[in-house]
Amino acid sequence: MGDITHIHALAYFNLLKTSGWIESRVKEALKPFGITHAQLNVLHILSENDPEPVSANDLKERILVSSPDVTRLLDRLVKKELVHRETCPNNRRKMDISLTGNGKKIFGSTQKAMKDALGDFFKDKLTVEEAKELRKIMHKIRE
Amino acid sequence: MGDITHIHALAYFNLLKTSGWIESRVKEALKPFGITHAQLNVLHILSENDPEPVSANDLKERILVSSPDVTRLLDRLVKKELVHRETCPNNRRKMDISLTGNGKKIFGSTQKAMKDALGDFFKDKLTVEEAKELRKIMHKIRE
DNA sequence: TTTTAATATTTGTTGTGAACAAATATTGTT
DNA sequence: AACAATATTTGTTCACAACAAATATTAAAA
Repeated sequence: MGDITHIHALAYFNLLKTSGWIESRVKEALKPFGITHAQLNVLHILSENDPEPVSANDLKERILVSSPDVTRLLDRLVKKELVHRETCPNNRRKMDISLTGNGKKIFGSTQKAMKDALGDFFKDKLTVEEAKELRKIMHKIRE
Repeated sequence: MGDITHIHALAYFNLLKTSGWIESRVKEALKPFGITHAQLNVLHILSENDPEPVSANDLKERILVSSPDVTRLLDRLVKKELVHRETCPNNRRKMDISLTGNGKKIFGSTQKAMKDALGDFFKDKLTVEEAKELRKIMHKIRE
C-alpha cells in the first residue's frame, strides 16, 4: 500500500509539473495577442456556442471562477473589443455575452499560434496510442 | 495527419483541464493553512534541502518565477514566520533561505492535508499500471 | 397586489502573483 | 581604482482570487 501511494504521488506531481510546463508555453504563445490564458478560456467557451450568446453565470460555471470576477474578466475583453455584452431581452437580469468579429478573428489566430507553439507535443512527442491512453487516464481522474 | 493532430489536441486539452481540476483541489486543501500553491512550492524546495539553506537565486531557477518576484514571495513567508532569511556569511550578496521550525511543521501538515484531499486520486482512480503509464507519458512530453 | 425571496450581475476592498525597468550592494576582474 | 558581473531589492502596473455587500430584475407567497 505504501508503494501504491508512492507511485500515484509521483504520477500526480508529474502531472502538475507537465501542466505548468505546457501552460508556460501557452502563455508565451499568447503574448503577441495580449490575452491571458483565463481570457482565452472565455473566448473558447464563447466560440463553442457561437453564434448563440452565453450568460455571465454560465461562463462562471464553466470557467470555475467565482462569480464576482467574471464581470471584471469580461470588462477587459469588452475593452479590447473582443467580446460583446448586452442585457438579455428575455430576462433583463442576465447579460448576453458573445464574440465580436474581431474576437473571432483573434481567437482563430491564437488557436493557430498555440498549435505552432505546441507543435512538438502534437506531432513528435507522443504516438497516437499514447495520446489516446493519456486522454483516457485524464478522464478517469476527473470521473 | 488531420486525425493525429486532433487526437493529440484532445489529449492536450484534457491534460490542462485535469491539471486545473487538481490544482483547485490543492488550493482548497491549502486554504486552512493560509498559504498558496506558489508558496507551497517554495516550502517544498526548502524542505528538500533542509537543513541546508537555499539562495533566492536558486529558488528563482527551480520555481520558474522571474527573479524580481522571489523577494516579495519570500517577504510573505517571512512575515508568516515560516521561512528564515539572512545574508550568506560566505557571499554577502546572497541570501540564505531556510525553513523555520514552524515552517517545517506547517509544511508537514499541508502534505498530509493534500494526501487526504487527493485521496481518491491516489487510491481509487488509477491502477498502479495506469499511474506508471501516466508518469511515463509526462516525462516523454517534457523531454 | 404588495411583500418577500431568489436570481444575475456589479462594486468595493484586499491580497497574491506576473512582467518589466531600474536601483543598490557585493564580489570578481583588469 | 575602475569596471563588469552577480544577487537581491524597489517601484510600478496589471491580472486575477476571495469575500462582503449593493443593485436590479424576476418569481413566488401572503
